[in-house]
Amino acid sequence: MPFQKVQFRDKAFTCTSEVTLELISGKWKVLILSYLSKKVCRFNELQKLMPETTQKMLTLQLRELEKDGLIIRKVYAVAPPKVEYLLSDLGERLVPMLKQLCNFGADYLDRLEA
Amino acid sequence: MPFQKVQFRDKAFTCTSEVTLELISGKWKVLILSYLSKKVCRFNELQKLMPETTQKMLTLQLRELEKDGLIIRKVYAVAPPKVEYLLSDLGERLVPMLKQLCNFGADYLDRLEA
DNA sequence: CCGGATCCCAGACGATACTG
DNA sequence: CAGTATCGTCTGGGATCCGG
Repeated sequence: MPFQKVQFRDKAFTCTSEVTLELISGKWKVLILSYLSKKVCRFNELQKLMPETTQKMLTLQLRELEKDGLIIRKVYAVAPPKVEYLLSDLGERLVPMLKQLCNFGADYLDRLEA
Repeated sequence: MPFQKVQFRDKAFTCTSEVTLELISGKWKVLILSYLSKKVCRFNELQKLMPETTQKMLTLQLRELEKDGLIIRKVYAVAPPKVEYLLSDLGERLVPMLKQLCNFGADYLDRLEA
């Protein structure tokens, strides 16, 4: 753990791990990334997978993930509109971490029973 | 990625990875955990390591980490007061993840230059 | 089908002062 | 030394309506 001072989005961070958290913290981001790690999805597919989201929030989170280069937004010039979302190379690279987050969480909850 | 519906702190989560994020998201938590992964620390040591923190915030984050069972607060009955903080077994188990978060962040920032 | 624009609130976070 | 207590701010996220 290098504790390397860095600037990102005009904020100062003390460790690069904080940058990663900055990228994936957002109400629906891990879920979006997890679903996209399984398959390419259209907007309304994601909506069905995450019924708790509002359109606005889903859009917002997708835009941020896109801006950060973690996902790709593919627009087809057809009517009715068709938009697909998929992981970028960078996005793919954090899939192992998502799994670890998942495993730890499951493990943690198990221990709470005991 | 199981997408396993769980309850935690009276909130509903769709995947256990969200629980892990819930545990470590907080302005100073990853830093605290990272520092404690290197050595046991006293309160004012942590304060010196993280000069940006206020006492209130540091206390708050430490209390939450303790309540969640990730760190241990060891109070010595002496004057002046002496309190030590260290990782619990559960806390130790997320150290590998902290490193991954760190590595990804560093990697990510590198790519931004290119 | 996909998303933008507005309004609003709780809760996270901060500043400052005080204490056993 | 290691905290409380109090108050103030700010922003992430929700609700709702509008538009191409």
